Amino acid sequence: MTVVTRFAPSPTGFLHIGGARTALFNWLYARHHGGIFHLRIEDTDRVRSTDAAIEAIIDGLKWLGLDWDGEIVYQFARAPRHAEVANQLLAAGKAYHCYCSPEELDEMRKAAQAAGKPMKYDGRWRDRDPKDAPTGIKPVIRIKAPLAGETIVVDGVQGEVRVGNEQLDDMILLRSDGTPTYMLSVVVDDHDMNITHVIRGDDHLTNTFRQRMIYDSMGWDAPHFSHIPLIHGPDGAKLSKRHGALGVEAYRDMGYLPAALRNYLLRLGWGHGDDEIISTAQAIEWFDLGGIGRSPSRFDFAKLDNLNGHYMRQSDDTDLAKAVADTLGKANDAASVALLTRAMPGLKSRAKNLKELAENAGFYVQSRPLAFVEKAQAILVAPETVALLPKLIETYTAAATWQAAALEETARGFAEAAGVKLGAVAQPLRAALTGSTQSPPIFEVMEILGKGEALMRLGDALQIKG
RNA sequence: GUCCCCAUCGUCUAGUGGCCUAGGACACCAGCCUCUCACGUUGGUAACACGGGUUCAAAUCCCGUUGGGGACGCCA
Repeated sequence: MTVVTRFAPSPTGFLHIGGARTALFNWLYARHHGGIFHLRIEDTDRVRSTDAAIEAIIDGLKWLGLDWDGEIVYQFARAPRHAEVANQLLAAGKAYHCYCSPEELDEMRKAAQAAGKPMKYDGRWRDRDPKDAPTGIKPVIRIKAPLAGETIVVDGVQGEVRVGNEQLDDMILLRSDGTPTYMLSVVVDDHDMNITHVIRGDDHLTNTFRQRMIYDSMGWDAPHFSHIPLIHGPDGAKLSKRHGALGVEAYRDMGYLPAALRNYLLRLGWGHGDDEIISTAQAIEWFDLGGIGRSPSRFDFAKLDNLNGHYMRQSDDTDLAKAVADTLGKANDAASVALLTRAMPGLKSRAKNLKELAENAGFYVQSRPLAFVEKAQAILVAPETVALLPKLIETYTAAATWQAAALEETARGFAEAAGVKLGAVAQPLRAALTGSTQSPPIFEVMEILGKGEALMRLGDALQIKG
């Protein structure tokens, strides 16, 4: 049997981090089994669904590297098929017309609330003669829920979950305007698309019982369900915008790498022994339902940052340089890209995301004169520096070779002759050449900048006034 | 409120009755490396929610309590 999974978001907002993880798990499970992964847009809510959201979801999945098989299924387009199933159930006597008004339902809800019970439709139209139907009122179609016994769902994550059937009510399948409800649409689509494994958020666990009623009434086999616990914010409360319920594009803009986010999301709620750094190929090989944890997990930016730093260090220098050049507005400047590529080994271990990387790399391609941070400025106007810098420039102007090791040797000799520590020479150089007090190793910086540029920057530093 | 789910270091987790004086990772603290900052490296602090059982033996099984989460729509 071929494994078929799906990711079925409703396009009412961006692809948030929880959805991204659900998509990842479904994708991984399908790829692991050499199966099929479908994307289905659940756009039956015509008011809240937007094209922009559909766009955001598609872009987000592409950015994350989660490719789906076949055409995207748009649920709304299948509404006639959903209605057909509802009518089939009606004809088979497994569903019925209900003429309850919204007001009646409201009363029922209030009464239930007052009695401390969950809202449950009382089935008042379940067994009434169709001849009693009032005229001028469009009915909904409700399913006949089982009255006794219990429904058991064997969940891939939660195990055996059971609920008494008296908890279930005759839910609506088809609205009075003839459109299908979510419960109906999902079941019909999952069946028609031959979905074998449904992996979705925990919030759907109780829905599963209701969906089972439809499968049973139609005589269809239900897919295998796995409900993964939700992601919470750092404070344990529901994930809010403030702590990470952002669209994946927000993570992209913050400078996170798709590979890092994939690894992070994988480990959030799934484990494979002590393994932490897991490549996507490895994840496909290892992913299983049994590794999914049962308790909700909290989103932790610190760990994401750490992972992102790791993947940055692993990344190709040219790729990184291109990305940095792009954010620095130098994408079409081949010389800058080349220079940044050479500088990347020293740069990439010092940033935890692409944004920081670009900020730290800026000095390399900035045009003179540089802007100085306060501390760098202070170093350059200090008497010691003022006394030392001209002679240092002289020494370097006379340098025969311009390689980091040689430049460092020169500085060491210079420091020794002046009776100061190497740092007393290196920090002024750093301030003058990078405009900052922190940078990659300064002699490496000098080499990459080149003799001409380096000496001009040093000359600029001479002009600085306190 | 009713129903359902969950519960190991601050966080993500390993653990499926003896290998547990509970392992790893992030974060944190200290040392090393060192021209700065990182990276790297060495070490450290830190957890089985609580109470009852079952068993020769329980983080692991059962019951209860507490705490968290989810679902209770002609939304998805």
